[in-house]
Amino acid sequence: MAKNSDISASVIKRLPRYYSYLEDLIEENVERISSKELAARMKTTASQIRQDLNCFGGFGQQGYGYNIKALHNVIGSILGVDKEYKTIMIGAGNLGKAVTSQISFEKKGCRLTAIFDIDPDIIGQTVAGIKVLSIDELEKFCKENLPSIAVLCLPKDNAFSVAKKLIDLGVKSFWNFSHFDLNLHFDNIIVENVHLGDSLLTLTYKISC
Amino acid sequence: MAKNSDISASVIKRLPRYYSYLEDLIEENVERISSKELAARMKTTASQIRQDLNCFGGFGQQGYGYNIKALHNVIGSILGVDKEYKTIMIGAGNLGKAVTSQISFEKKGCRLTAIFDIDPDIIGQTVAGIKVLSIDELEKFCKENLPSIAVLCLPKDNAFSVAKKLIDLGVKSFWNFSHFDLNLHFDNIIVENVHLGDSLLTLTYKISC
DNA sequence: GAATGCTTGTTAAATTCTTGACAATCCCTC
DNA sequence: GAGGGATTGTCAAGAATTTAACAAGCATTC
Repeated sequence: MAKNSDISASVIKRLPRYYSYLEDLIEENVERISSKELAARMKTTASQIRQDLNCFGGFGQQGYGYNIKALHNVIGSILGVDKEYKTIMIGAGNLGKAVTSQISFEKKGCRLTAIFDIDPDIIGQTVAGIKVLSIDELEKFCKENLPSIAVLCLPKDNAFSVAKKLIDLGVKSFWNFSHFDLNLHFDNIIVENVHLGDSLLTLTYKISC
Repeated sequence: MAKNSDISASVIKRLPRYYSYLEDLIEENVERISSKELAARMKTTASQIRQDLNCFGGFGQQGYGYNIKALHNVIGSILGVDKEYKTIMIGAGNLGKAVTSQISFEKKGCRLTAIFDIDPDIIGQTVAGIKVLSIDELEKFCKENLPSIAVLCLPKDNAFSVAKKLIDLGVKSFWNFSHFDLNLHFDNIIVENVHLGDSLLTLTYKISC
């Protein structure tokens, strides 16, 4: 069993997939599954599943397979779903609203505590039960609440100044939907970028093959 | 120079990134760039960039580097942005609206020609200049217009029946935002899945390292 | 227009990732 | 409770990917 920091990026990338498939199986009231069956579902190989899971310890049993609920819990805990990272969202336009409604932050170890926008028409609206605040209140809020994750759903042009302010206020982790390259401008932050457009280009590429 | 089908998935995954960075450089009115400089921007290695680009042919010049506009065009063309795939969207809720407003389909070789929803409150709304149609009109529309790409922004529970209908009507490519696993149920289709939740879990994992 | 310096395309080495194989071990049936 | 069948954890081989190195060639300067 390796230290977390030794786990390769390829494995990490797959963990959320395992987690999701296991969730489906729980919903279907399946109790156990073998690496072979899971591999068939996920269109991967049994070998890879066993290898991946073994990075974190032996969760299976010979002749039986894996207990789905237990495995789901373990992977969840590796991914940090049992944490409660204070999370704020910047931008409550179409994208911000979609992310807020689509993603269950709670189930992923995040607690969405505030949403900010710059548009007077949007400020004051209620999104997922949270009243959208003016971006002017960002500094005060951060000083009082010390959020750890910021979700950036704002246009590229505003991203730099907002990100700089957030970093100065101590925010270290960003879920970045904006087209702004945080890593290029800031160091010592943790960023997960979402490039929706890339995914569509990958599709059009595949079509042309 | 290899045949397209010989290009590895790792390279393909990076092409849209190159494309996007080159777009930024064009906006900055930069004319040329070396693999070394581009690598610094993208936080990768010059070697990898040269290796990747060389899969498709020698676009650079020794002692000079790469002409940004020319390279941008070539990669765009590899990715298929000069095509005009007829595209329809299923689901015009928050997510559908966000995708529609966020993504420039035109710039990515896709022409969004219709949007469908099941909700009477949403049907008739205008989204990105397109009037949302009832899902009941889907069959008629497809028979008349033969779309090639369907963007699925609908809940998991409705996804199977809609996807089945679309496949029967000849749609072969899917940009799937739903939590439904198309590959598990259908063969001979091209699917690009978007798992937003995975990305957040990756972030929480990174934080805990 | 020759010399210098830079940067590519390409090859080879190194590393990482995936797959296959099998002994060890556990479940389950009879 | 013993035997048969199944499935894991793990190791090693095989692929694939990434990195490093360098000759070839072009741009730029003097």
